Amino acid sequence: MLNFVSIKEVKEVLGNWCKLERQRHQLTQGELAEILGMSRYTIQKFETGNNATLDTALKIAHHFDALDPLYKALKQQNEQNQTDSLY
Amino acid sequence: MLNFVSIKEVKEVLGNWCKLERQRHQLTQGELAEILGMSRYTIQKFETGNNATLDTALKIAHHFDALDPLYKALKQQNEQNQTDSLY
DNA sequence: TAAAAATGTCTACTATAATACACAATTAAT
DNA sequence: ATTAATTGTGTATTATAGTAGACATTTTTA
Repeated sequence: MLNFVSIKEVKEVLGNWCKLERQRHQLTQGELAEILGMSRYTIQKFETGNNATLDTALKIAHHFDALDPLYKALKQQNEQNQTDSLY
Repeated sequence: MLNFVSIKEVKEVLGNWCKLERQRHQLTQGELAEILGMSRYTIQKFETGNNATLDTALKIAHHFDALDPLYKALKQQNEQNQTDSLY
């Protein structure tokens, strides 16, 4: 348990990431919400670091092409853990 | 939008990751739940790929020391996006 | 500077994640 | 084989994320 960063900070940086990606793609909160089939309020809350569901976070990540890297990192971790347990 | 992996698959691999880390740490679902101050059912659902809240996912990640890497990756992404927007 | 657009915030409502409890089904230990 | 421990699953309830709509505030654009 050697985390120096808090859960709150991670949610904040996640929200910031969404905002920056959205701006980079020249989308308004309303446009992104529409594309992802969710309400603008949900995007708004997410961007300001509020709690959300995994589905919301992953839908956003999916749209900004961050799903594959996450998946691969986790998969690799898992394979690592699988073989580790044999020793 | 070049993701080949689905949101469902990411939730599944996330659940698997939790299960493997938990086993590596020799914890039962009940023990992990107790430590994180949540119900065993929440852990159970998470490990089987159900939808959850960010708080749940991040509490688990925090306990297994995966918060710092995530934070750093996002922070770096954000700084990248910040400077990109200047050109 | 005025108008338009985008964002922040509120309320009431709906959908669903989280809890607590119990019990069945699996898996591990004796 | 039996017992014990762990996991899977169900139900009812509570907590909270998500939605829709409106309006105020801030930021952009003309």
